[in-house]
Amino acid sequence: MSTIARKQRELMQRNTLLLDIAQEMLEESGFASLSLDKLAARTEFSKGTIYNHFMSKEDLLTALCVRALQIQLSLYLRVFDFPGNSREKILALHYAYNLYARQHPALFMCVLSGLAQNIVEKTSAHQMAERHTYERRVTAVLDEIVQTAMDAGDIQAPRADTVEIISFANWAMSFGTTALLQAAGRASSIERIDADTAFIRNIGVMLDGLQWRPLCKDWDYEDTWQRLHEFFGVKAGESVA
Amino acid sequence: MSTIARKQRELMQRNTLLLDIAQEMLEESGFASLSLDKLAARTEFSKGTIYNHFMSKEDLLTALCVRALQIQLSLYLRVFDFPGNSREKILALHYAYNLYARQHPALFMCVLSGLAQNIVEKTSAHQMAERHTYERRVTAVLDEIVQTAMDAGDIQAPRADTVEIISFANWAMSFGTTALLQAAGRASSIERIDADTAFIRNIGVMLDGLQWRPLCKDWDYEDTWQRLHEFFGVKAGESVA
DNA sequence: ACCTGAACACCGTTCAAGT
DNA sequence: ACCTGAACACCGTTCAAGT
Repeated sequence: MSTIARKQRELMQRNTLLLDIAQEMLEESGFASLSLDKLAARTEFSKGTIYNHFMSKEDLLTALCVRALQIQLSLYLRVFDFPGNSREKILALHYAYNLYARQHPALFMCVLSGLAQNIVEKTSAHQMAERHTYERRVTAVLDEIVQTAMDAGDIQAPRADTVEIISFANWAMSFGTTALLQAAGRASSIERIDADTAFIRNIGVMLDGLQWRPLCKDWDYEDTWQRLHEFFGVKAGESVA
Repeated sequence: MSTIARKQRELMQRNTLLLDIAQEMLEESGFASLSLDKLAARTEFSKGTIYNHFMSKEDLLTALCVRALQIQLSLYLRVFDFPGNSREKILALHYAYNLYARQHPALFMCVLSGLAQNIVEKTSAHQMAERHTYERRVTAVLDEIVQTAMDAGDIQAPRADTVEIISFANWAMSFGTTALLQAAGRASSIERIDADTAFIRNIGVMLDGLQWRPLCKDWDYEDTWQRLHEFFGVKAGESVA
Protein backbone atom coordinates (compact mmCIF):
# COMPACT_ATOMS: atom_id res chain seq x y z
CA MET A 1 0.00 0.00 0.00
CA SER A 2 1.44 3.34 -0.96
CA THR A 3 -0.34 5.01 1.97
CA ILE A 4 1.54 2.78 4.41
CA ALA A 5 4.81 3.55 2.66
CA ARG A 6 4.03 7.25 2.86
CA LYS A 7 3.13 6.94 6.56
CA GLN A 8 6.41 5.19 7.26
CA ARG A 9 8.35 7.79 5.32
CA GLU A 10 6.69 10.55 7.29
CA LEU A 11 7.50 8.76 10.52
CA MET A 12 11.16 8.52 9.56
CA GLN A 13 11.25 12.15 8.53
CA ARG A 14 9.81 13.14 11.87
CA ASN A 15 12.36 10.96 13.62
CA THR A 16 15.12 12.75 11.75
CA LEU A 17 13.62 16.13 12.56
CA LEU A 18 13.36 15.30 16.26
CA LEU A 19 16.99 14.17 16.35
CA ASP A 20 18.12 17.22 14.38
CA ILE A 21 16.57 19.57 16.89
CA ALA A 22 17.68 17.48 19.87
CA GLN A 23 21.24 17.51 18.58
CA GLU A 24 21.07 21.27 18.07
CA MET A 25 19.85 21.74 21.63
CA LEU A 26 22.51 19.42 23.00
CA GLU A 27 25.33 21.20 21.18
CA GLU A 28 23.95 24.62 22.09
CA SER A 29 23.57 24.24 25.80
CA GLY A 30 24.50 20.78 26.99
CA PHE A 31 22.62 17.72 28.04
CA ALA A 32 21.42 19.26 31.29
CA SER A 33 19.10 21.69 29.56
CA LEU A 34 17.81 19.27 26.93
CA SER A 35 14.25 18.80 28.14
CA LEU A 36 11.46 16.99 26.33
CA ASP A 37 9.21 19.95 27.07
CA LYS A 38 11.46 22.26 25.07
CA LEU A 39 11.98 19.66 22.37
CA ALA A 40 8.22 19.35 22.00
CA ALA A 41 7.83 23.12 21.88
CA ARG A 42 10.59 23.61 19.28
CA THR A 43 9.37 20.82 17.02
CA GLU A 44 5.70 21.71 17.52
CA PHE A 45 4.80 18.13 18.39
CA SER A 46 3.24 17.02 21.62
CA LYS A 47 5.21 15.21 24.30
CA GLY A 48 3.07 12.15 23.68
CA THR A 49 4.28 12.01 20.09
CA ILE A 50 7.89 12.20 21.21
CA TYR A 51 7.24 9.19 23.43
CA ASN A 52 6.01 7.45 20.33
CA HIS A 53 9.52 7.73 18.94
CA PHE A 54 11.64 7.32 22.08
CA MET A 55 10.57 5.24 25.04
CA SER A 56 12.45 7.51 27.48
CA LYS A 57 14.76 10.47 27.65
CA GLU A 58 17.63 8.01 27.95
CA ASP A 59 16.48 6.33 24.76
CA LEU A 60 16.79 9.70 23.03
CA LEU A 61 20.29 10.11 24.43
CA THR A 62 21.30 6.74 23.00
CA ALA A 63 19.85 7.77 19.65
CA LEU A 64 22.15 10.80 19.79
CA CYS A 65 25.07 8.45 20.57
CA VAL A 66 24.23 6.59 17.39
CA ARG A 67 24.38 9.88 15.50
CA ALA A 68 27.78 10.56 17.01
CA LEU A 69 29.05 7.14 15.96
CA GLN A 70 27.70 7.69 12.44
CA ILE A 71 29.63 10.93 12.15
CA GLN A 72 32.76 9.27 13.48
CA LEU A 73 32.35 6.37 11.06
CA SER A 74 31.91 8.59 8.02
CA LEU A 75 35.15 10.41 8.88
CA TYR A 76 36.91 7.09 9.53
CA LEU A 77 35.91 5.74 6.13
CA ARG A 78 37.60 8.64 4.38
CA VAL A 79 40.92 7.51 5.85
CA PHE A 80 41.15 4.64 3.35
CA ASP A 81 41.65 7.22 0.61
CA PHE A 82 44.53 8.93 2.38
CA PRO A 83 47.79 7.88 0.73
CA GLY A 84 50.76 6.90 2.88
CA ASN A 85 52.42 4.14 4.87
CA SER A 86 50.55 2.23 7.57
CA ARG A 87 51.59 4.55 10.38
CA GLU A 88 50.40 7.54 8.38
CA LYS A 89 47.12 5.73 7.90
CA ILE A 90 46.61 5.19 11.62
CA LEU A 91 47.63 8.80 12.20
CA ALA A 92 44.91 9.79 9.75
CA LEU A 93 42.44 7.79 11.82
CA HIS A 94 43.46 9.67 14.95
CA TYR A 95 43.16 12.91 13.03
CA ALA A 96 39.62 11.96 12.07
CA TYR A 97 38.79 11.12 15.68
CA ASN A 98 40.18 14.41 16.91
CA LEU A 99 38.30 16.31 14.21
CA TYR A 100 35.02 14.65 15.13
CA ALA A 101 35.53 15.39 18.81
CA ARG A 102 36.27 19.05 18.13
CA GLN A 103 33.42 19.59 15.75
CA HIS A 104 30.92 17.88 18.04
CA PRO A 105 32.20 18.14 21.60
CA ALA A 106 28.81 17.52 23.18
CA LEU A 107 28.13 14.45 21.04
CA PHE A 108 31.61 13.19 21.81
CA MET A 109 30.96 13.28 25.55
CA CYS A 110 27.52 11.75 24.96
CA VAL A 111 29.03 8.54 23.71
CA LEU A 112 30.87 8.07 26.99
CA SER A 113 28.14 9.12 29.38
CA GLY A 114 25.68 7.06 27.36
CA LEU A 115 27.40 3.98 28.76
CA ALA A 116 26.29 4.71 32.32
CA GLN A 117 24.18 1.93 33.68
CA ASN A 118 21.08 4.00 34.32
CA ILE A 119 21.12 5.12 30.69
CA VAL A 120 21.53 1.65 29.23
CA GLU A 121 18.75 0.31 31.46
CA LYS A 122 16.22 2.75 30.09
CA THR A 123 17.17 2.39 26.44
CA SER A 124 15.08 0.32 24.04
CA ALA A 125 16.55 -2.90 22.70
CA HIS A 126 16.31 -1.55 19.17
CA GLN A 127 18.30 1.59 19.93
CA MET A 128 20.90 -0.41 21.86
CA ALA A 129 21.34 -2.79 18.93
CA GLU A 130 21.77 0.21 16.65
CA ARG A 131 24.48 1.53 18.93
CA HIS A 132 26.30 -1.78 18.97
CA THR A 133 26.18 -1.99 15.20
CA TYR A 134 27.92 1.33 14.73
CA GLU A 135 30.39 0.62 17.53
CA ARG A 136 31.36 -2.55 15.72
CA ARG A 137 31.69 -0.77 12.38
CA VAL A 138 33.92 1.92 13.89
CA THR A 139 36.04 -0.71 15.62
CA ALA A 140 36.28 -2.68 12.40
CA VAL A 141 37.94 0.22 10.60
CA LEU A 142 40.53 0.58 13.35
CA ASP A 143 41.12 -3.18 13.44
CA GLU A 144 41.53 -3.36 9.70
CA ILE A 145 44.24 -0.72 9.62
CA VAL A 146 46.04 -2.39 12.51
CA GLN A 147 45.77 -5.81 10.87
CA THR A 148 47.15 -4.52 7.58
CA ALA A 149 50.11 -2.97 9.38
CA MET A 150 50.79 -6.20 11.27
CA ASP A 151 50.62 -8.23 8.08
CA ALA A 152 53.10 -5.86 6.46
CA GLY A 153 55.42 -6.29 9.45
CA ASP A 154 55.32 -2.58 10.32
CA ILE A 155 54.59 -3.23 14.00
CA GLN A 156 57.54 -4.73 15.81
CA ALA A 157 55.89 -5.12 19.21
CA PRO A 158 56.09 -8.54 20.89
CA ARG A 159 54.32 -11.44 19.19
CA ALA A 160 51.91 -11.73 22.11
CA ASP A 161 50.21 -8.50 21.06
CA THR A 162 46.97 -9.22 19.27
CA VAL A 163 45.00 -6.87 17.03
CA GLU A 164 42.65 -6.25 19.96
CA ILE A 165 45.45 -5.16 22.27
CA ILE A 166 47.04 -2.85 19.72
CA SER A 167 43.71 -1.35 18.70
CA PHE A 168 42.81 -0.77 22.31
CA ALA A 169 46.10 1.02 23.03
CA ASN A 170 45.33 3.34 20.12
CA TRP A 171 41.80 3.93 21.23
CA ALA A 172 42.70 4.58 24.86
CA MET A 173 45.38 7.14 24.09
CA SER A 174 43.27 8.93 21.52
CA PHE A 175 40.23 9.00 23.73
CA GLY A 176 42.09 9.92 26.93
CA THR A 177 43.97 12.77 25.31
CA THR A 178 40.91 14.14 23.56
CA ALA A 179 38.63 13.91 26.59
CA LEU A 180 41.14 15.62 28.86
CA LEU A 181 41.89 18.36 26.35
CA GLN A 182 38.16 18.85 25.85
CA ALA A 183 38.04 19.91 29.47
CA ALA A 184 41.03 22.18 28.96
CA GLY A 185 40.71 25.63 30.37
CA ARG A 186 38.32 24.33 32.98
CA ALA A 187 40.70 21.96 34.74
CA SER A 188 43.65 23.84 36.12
CA SER A 189 46.10 21.04 35.32
CA ILE A 190 45.56 21.11 31.57
CA GLU A 191 45.49 24.74 30.66
CA ARG A 192 49.25 24.81 30.48
CA ILE A 193 49.41 22.71 27.30
CA ASP A 194 48.68 23.46 23.65
CA ALA A 195 45.99 21.06 22.53
CA ASP A 196 47.22 20.22 19.05
CA THR A 197 50.83 19.71 20.12
CA ALA A 198 49.82 17.48 23.00
CA PHE A 199 47.60 15.31 20.84
CA ILE A 200 50.23 14.77 18.16
CA ARG A 201 52.89 14.06 20.75
CA ASN A 202 50.76 11.60 22.73
CA ILE A 203 49.83 9.62 19.63
CA GLY A 204 53.48 9.62 18.59
CA VAL A 205 54.58 8.33 21.99
CA MET A 206 52.00 5.55 21.91
CA LEU A 207 52.87 4.45 18.37
CA ASP A 208 56.59 4.52 19.13
CA GLY A 209 55.89 2.38 22.17
CA LEU A 210 54.18 -0.14 19.93
CA GLN A 211 57.28 -0.02 17.72
CA TRP A 212 55.09 0.96 14.79
CA ARG A 213 57.51 1.82 11.95
CA PRO A 214 58.70 4.25 10.85
CA LEU A 215 59.34 5.67 14.33
CA CYS A 216 59.05 9.38 15.10
CA LYS A 217 62.76 9.92 14.69
CA ASP A 218 62.78 8.36 11.22
CA TRP A 219 59.90 10.23 9.63
CA ASP A 220 58.52 13.74 9.45
CA TYR A 221 55.02 13.28 10.89
CA GLU A 222 54.50 17.00 11.23
CA ASP A 223 54.44 17.04 7.45
CA THR A 224 51.91 14.19 7.48
CA TRP A 225 49.79 16.22 9.89
CA GLN A 226 49.85 19.17 7.48
CA ARG A 227 48.77 16.92 4.65
CA LEU A 228 45.95 15.67 6.85
CA HIS A 229 44.80 19.25 7.39
CA GLU A 230 44.49 19.60 3.64
CA PHE A 231 43.01 16.14 3.13
CA PHE A 232 40.23 16.75 5.63
CA GLY A 233 39.69 20.24 4.32
CA VAL A 234 40.90 22.18 7.34
CA LYS A 235 43.05 25.07 6.20
CA ALA A 236 46.37 25.51 7.98
CA GLY A 237 46.17 27.67 11.08
CA GLU A 238 42.40 27.60 10.97
CA SER A 239 40.73 26.72 14.23
CA VAL A 240 38.51 23.69 14.03
CA ALA A 241 36.24 24.85 16.80
CA MET B 1 34.17 32.08 72.51
CA SER B 2 33.96 28.34 72.98
CA THR B 3 30.31 28.34 71.88
CA ILE B 4 31.33 29.71 68.50
CA ALA B 5 34.05 27.11 68.19
CA ARG B 6 31.55 24.41 69.09
CA LYS B 7 29.07 25.76 66.55
CA GLN B 8 31.70 25.72 63.85
CA ARG B 9 32.75 22.21 64.77
CA GLU B 10 29.16 21.06 64.58
CA LEU B 11 28.79 22.70 61.19
CA MET B 12 31.85 20.89 59.88
CA GLN B 13 30.65 17.60 61.28
CA ARG B 14 27.34 18.05 59.55
CA ASN B 15 29.13 18.91 56.33
CA THR B 16 31.08 15.67 56.61
CA LEU B 17 27.94 13.71 57.36
CA LEU B 18 26.12 15.17 54.37
CA LEU B 19 29.01 14.30 52.08
CA ASP B 20 29.31 10.81 53.57
CA ILE B 21 25.70 10.04 52.79
CA ALA B 22 25.82 11.77 49.41
CA GLN B 23 28.88 9.71 48.48
CA GLU B 24 27.14 6.54 49.61
CA MET B 25 24.10 7.36 47.51
CA LEU B 26 26.27 8.21 44.51
CA GLU B 27 28.24 4.97 44.72
CA GLU B 28 25.09 2.94 45.31
CA SER B 29 22.94 4.08 42.47
CA GLY B 30 24.66 6.71 40.37
CA PHE B 31 24.40 10.45 40.03
CA ALA B 32 21.03 10.30 38.32
CA SER B 33 19.24 9.14 41.45
CA LEU B 34 21.08 11.39 43.89
CA SER B 35 18.29 13.79 44.83
CA LEU B 36 18.38 16.42 47.53
CA ASP B 37 15.00 15.17 48.70
CA LYS B 38 16.42 11.76 49.46
CA LEU B 39 19.59 13.23 50.92
CA ALA B 40 17.47 15.32 53.27
CA ALA B 41 15.39 12.31 54.23
CA ARG B 42 18.39 10.08 54.89
CA THR B 43 20.27 12.65 56.92
CA GLU B 44 17.14 13.85 58.72
CA PHE B 45 17.87 17.47 57.93
CA SER B 46 15.59 19.75 55.95
CA LYS B 47 16.32 20.73 52.38
CA GLY B 48 16.80 24.30 53.55
CA THR B 49 19.67 23.19 55.75
CA ILE B 50 21.32 21.41 52.88
CA TYR B 51 21.19 24.65 50.93
CA ASN B 52 22.97 26.21 53.84
CA HIS B 53 25.92 23.95 53.04
CA PHE B 54 25.77 23.79 49.24
CA MET B 55 24.48 26.57 47.07
CA SER B 56 23.21 24.15 44.44
CA LYS B 57 23.13 20.50 43.52
CA GLU B 58 26.09 21.16 41.26
CA ASP B 59 27.97 22.62 44.20
CA LEU B 60 27.43 19.33 46.00
CA LEU B 61 28.74 17.45 42.98
CA THR B 62 31.91 19.52 42.98
CA ALA B 63 32.30 18.82 46.69
CA LEU B 64 32.20 15.12 45.81
CA CYS B 65 34.86 15.76 43.16
CA VAL B 66 37.04 17.21 45.89
CA ARG B 67 36.52 14.03 47.91
CA ALA B 68 37.55 11.97 44.90
CA LEU B 69 40.71 14.02 44.46
CA GLN B 70 41.51 13.65 48.17
CA ILE B 71 41.27 9.88 47.91
CA GLN B 72 43.43 9.92 44.80
CA LEU B 73 45.98 12.14 46.49
CA SER B 74 46.26 9.98 49.60
CA LEU B 75 46.95 6.94 47.42
CA TYR B 76 49.44 8.94 45.35
CA LEU B 77 51.37 10.00 48.43
CA ARG B 78 51.96 6.39 49.43
CA VAL B 79 53.89 5.89 46.19
CA PHE B 80 56.90 7.75 47.59
CA ASP B 81 57.41 4.85 50.01
CA PHE B 82 57.42 2.24 47.27
CA PRO B 83 61.02 1.16 46.63
CA GLY B 84 62.28 0.83 43.07
CA ASN B 85 63.68 2.63 40.04
CA SER B 86 61.96 5.66 38.54
CA ARG B 87 59.89 3.65 36.09
CA GLU B 88 58.67 1.41 38.89
CA LYS B 89 57.71 4.55 40.78
CA ILE B 90 55.60 5.88 37.94
CA LEU B 91 54.10 2.43 37.53
CA ALA B 92 53.16 2.59 41.21
CA LEU B 93 51.43 5.88 40.53
CA HIS B 94 49.41 4.33 37.74
CA TYR B 95 48.61 1.43 40.04
CA ALA B 96 47.30 3.87 42.60
CA TYR B 97 45.20 5.62 39.97
CA ASN B 98 43.74 2.36 38.78
CA LEU B 99 43.03 1.26 42.34
CA TYR B 100 41.24 4.50 43.13
CA ALA B 101 39.15 4.24 39.97
CA ARG B 102 38.11 0.69 40.75
CA GLN B 103 37.29 1.28 44.36
CA HIS B 104 35.28 4.40 43.59
CA PRO B 105 34.02 4.13 40.01
CA ALA B 106 31.24 6.65 40.51
CA LEU B 107 33.55 9.21 42.09
CA PHE B 108 36.05 8.62 39.31
CA MET B 109 33.50 9.53 36.66
CA CYS B 110 32.35 12.46 38.79
CA VAL B 111 35.68 14.19 38.40
CA LEU B 112 35.32 14.21 34.64
CA SER B 113 31.65 15.11 34.40
CA GLY B 114 32.21 17.77 37.06
CA LEU B 115 34.13 19.73 34.44
CA ALA B 116 31.05 20.29 32.29
CA GLN B 117 30.32 23.95 31.85
CA ASN B 118 26.86 23.88 33.43
CA ILE B 119 28.34 22.30 36.57
CA VAL B 120 31.18 24.77 36.93
CA GLU B 121 28.80 27.68 36.44
CA LYS B 122 26.66 26.68 39.39
CA THR B 123 29.50 25.89 41.76
CA SER B 124 30.53 28.29 44.52
CA ALA B 125 33.89 30.02 44.22
CA HIS B 126 35.01 28.39 47.45
CA GLN B 127 34.30 24.86 46.27
CA MET B 128 35.94 25.56 42.92
CA ALA B 129 39.07 26.84 44.64
CA GLU B 130 39.12 23.69 46.76
CA ARG B 131 38.94 21.59 43.64
CA HIS B 132 41.80 23.46 42.01
CA THR B 133 43.92 23.05 45.11
CA TYR B 134 43.64 19.29 45.08
CA GLU B 135 44.05 19.11 41.32
CA ARG B 136 47.31 20.96 41.71
CA ARG B 137 48.48 18.72 44.54
CA VAL B 138 47.72 15.58 42.55
CA THR B 139 49.48 16.99 39.51
CA ALA B 140 52.45 17.98 41.66
CA VAL B 141 53.05 14.37 42.71
CA LEU B 142 53.03 13.21 39.10
CA ASP B 143 55.30 16.07 38.05
CA GLU B 144 57.75 15.37 40.85
CA ILE B 145 58.20 11.74 39.85
CA VAL B 146 58.64 12.71 36.22
CA GLN B 147 61.12 15.45 37.11
CA THR B 148 63.18 13.10 39.26
CA ALA B 149 63.33 10.58 36.42
CA MET B 150 64.38 13.26 33.95
CA ASP B 151 67.08 14.51 36.28
CA ALA B 152 68.37 10.97 36.64
CA GLY B 153 68.49 10.63 32.86
CA ASP B 154 66.03 7.72 32.85
CA ILE B 155 63.87 9.29 30.15
CA GLN B 156 65.58 9.34 26.78
CA ALA B 157 62.81 11.09 24.86
CA PRO B 158 63.78 14.14 22.79
CA ARG B 159 65.02 17.21 24.64
CA ALA B 160 61.97 19.17 23.52
CA ASP B 161 59.80 17.18 25.90
CA THR B 162 59.03 19.14 29.04
CA VAL B 163 57.76 17.79 32.34
CA GLU B 164 54.29 18.97 31.38
CA ILE B 165 54.29 17.02 28.13
CA ILE B 166 55.54 13.82 29.72
CA SER B 167 53.16 14.10 32.66
CA PHE B 168 50.28 14.68 30.30
CA ALA B 169 51.10 11.62 28.21
CA ASN B 170 51.02 9.57 31.41
CA TRP B 171 47.77 11.07 32.56
CA ALA B 172 46.04 10.68 29.21
CA MET B 173 46.92 7.02 28.80
CA SER B 174 46.03 6.15 32.37
CA PHE B 175 42.76 8.04 32.26
CA GLY B 176 41.76 6.87 28.80
CA THR B 177 42.42 3.23 29.56
CA THR B 178 40.66 3.35 32.91
CA ALA B 179 37.63 5.22 31.66
CA LEU B 180 37.15 2.89 28.71
CA LEU B 181 37.63 -0.22 30.82
CA GLN B 182 35.20 1.19 33.36
CA ALA B 183 32.58 0.99 30.65
CA ALA B 184 33.66 -2.55 29.78
CA GLY B 185 30.90 -5.05 29.38
CA ARG B 186 28.55 -2.28 28.38
CA ALA B 187 30.36 -1.19 25.22
CA SER B 188 30.57 -4.04 22.79
CA SER B 189 34.05 -3.10 21.61
CA ILE B 190 35.73 -3.52 24.98
CA GLU B 191 34.31 -6.70 26.39
CA ARG B 192 36.84 -8.73 24.46
CA ILE B 193 39.79 -7.59 26.61
CA ASP B 194 40.94 -8.47 30.13
CA ALA B 195 41.03 -5.27 32.12
CA ASP B 196 44.20 -5.79 34.14
CA THR B 197 46.22 -7.03 31.19
CA ALA B 198 45.11 -4.15 29.00
CA PHE B 199 45.96 -1.55 31.63
CA ILE B 200 49.46 -2.90 32.26
CA ARG B 201 50.13 -3.22 28.56
CA ASN B 202 48.89 0.28 27.70
CA ILE B 203 51.02 1.88 30.39
CA GLY B 204 53.98 -0.17 29.23
CA VAL B 205 53.49 0.94 25.63
CA MET B 206 53.27 4.57 26.63
CA LEU B 207 56.38 4.45 28.86
CA ASP B 208 58.35 2.60 26.18
CA GLY B 209 57.30 5.28 23.73
CA LEU B 210 58.73 7.91 26.07
CA GLN B 211 61.92 5.85 26.19
CA TRP B 212 61.61 5.64 29.93
CA ARG B 213 64.31 3.16 31.09
CA PRO B 214 64.45 0.33 31.74
CA LEU B 215 62.24 -0.59 28.77
CA CYS B 216 59.70 -3.42 28.95
CA LYS B 217 62.06 -5.84 27.31
CA ASP B 218 64.81 -5.14 29.87
CA TRP B 219 62.83 -5.51 33.08
CA ASP B 220 60.21 -7.79 34.60
CA TYR B 221 57.38 -5.36 35.28
CA GLU B 222 54.93 -8.17 35.93
CA ASP B 223 56.96 -8.80 39.06
CA THR B 224 56.76 -5.11 39.93
CA TRP B 225 52.98 -5.32 39.49
CA GLN B 226 52.84 -8.24 41.93
CA ARG B 227 54.86 -6.26 44.46
CA LEU B 228 52.43 -3.39 43.99
CA HIS B 229 49.53 -5.70 44.81
CA GLU B 230 51.21 -6.49 48.12
CA PHE B 231 52.31 -2.91 48.74
CA PHE B 232 48.80 -1.57 48.34
CA GLY B 233 47.38 -4.45 50.30
CA VAL B 234 45.53 -6.19 47.52
CA LYS B 235 46.08 -9.92 47.76
CA ALA B 236 47.07 -11.67 44.53
CA GLY B 237 44.12 -12.88 42.50
CA GLU B 238 41.72 -10.90 44.64
CA SER B 239 39.26 -8.77 42.75
CA VAL B 240 39.45 -5.11 43.63
CA ALA B 241 35.85 -4.42 42.81
C1' DA C 1 21.06 33.45 63.74
C1' DC C 2 19.64 29.27 62.13
C1' DC C 3 16.26 25.74 60.83
C1' DT C 4 12.01 24.21 58.74
C1' DG C 5 8.75 22.72 55.41
C1' DA C 6 5.24 24.64 52.50
C1' DA C 7 5.07 26.63 47.94
C1' DC C 8 6.64 27.16 43.16
C1' DA C 9 8.32 26.16 38.65
C1' DC C 10 9.95 22.66 35.82
C1' DC C 11 10.44 18.05 34.12
C1' DG C 12 9.74 12.96 32.75
C1' DT C 13 6.05 9.88 32.14
C1' DT C 14 1.31 8.18 31.60
C1' DC C 15 -3.18 7.86 29.73
C1' DA C 16 -8.09 9.06 28.90
C1' DA C 17 -10.24 11.65 25.47
C1' DG C 18 -10.27 13.15 20.89
C1' DT C 19 -9.70 12.69 15.68
C1' DA D 1 -4.40 3.95 14.61
C1' DC D 2 -2.35 7.93 16.02
C1' DC D 3 -2.07 12.40 18.37
C1' DT D 4 -2.95 15.46 22.18
C1' DG D 5 -2.48 17.80 26.45
C1' DA D 6 -4.13 17.43 31.10
C1' DA D 7 -2.70 15.06 35.24
C1' DC D 8 0.76 13.04 38.33
C1' DA D 9 4.89 12.27 40.85
C1' DC D 10 9.27 13.96 41.64
C1' DC D 11 12.85 17.34 41.98
C1' DG D 12 15.72 21.76 42.63
C1' DT D 13 15.17 26.14 44.68
C1' DT D 14 13.20 29.86 47.47
C1' DC D 15 11.45 32.06 51.45
C1' DA D 16 8.07 33.35 55.08
C1' DA D 17 7.26 31.65 59.51
C1' DG D 18 9.03 29.62 63.49
C1' DT D 19 12.57 28.85 67.34
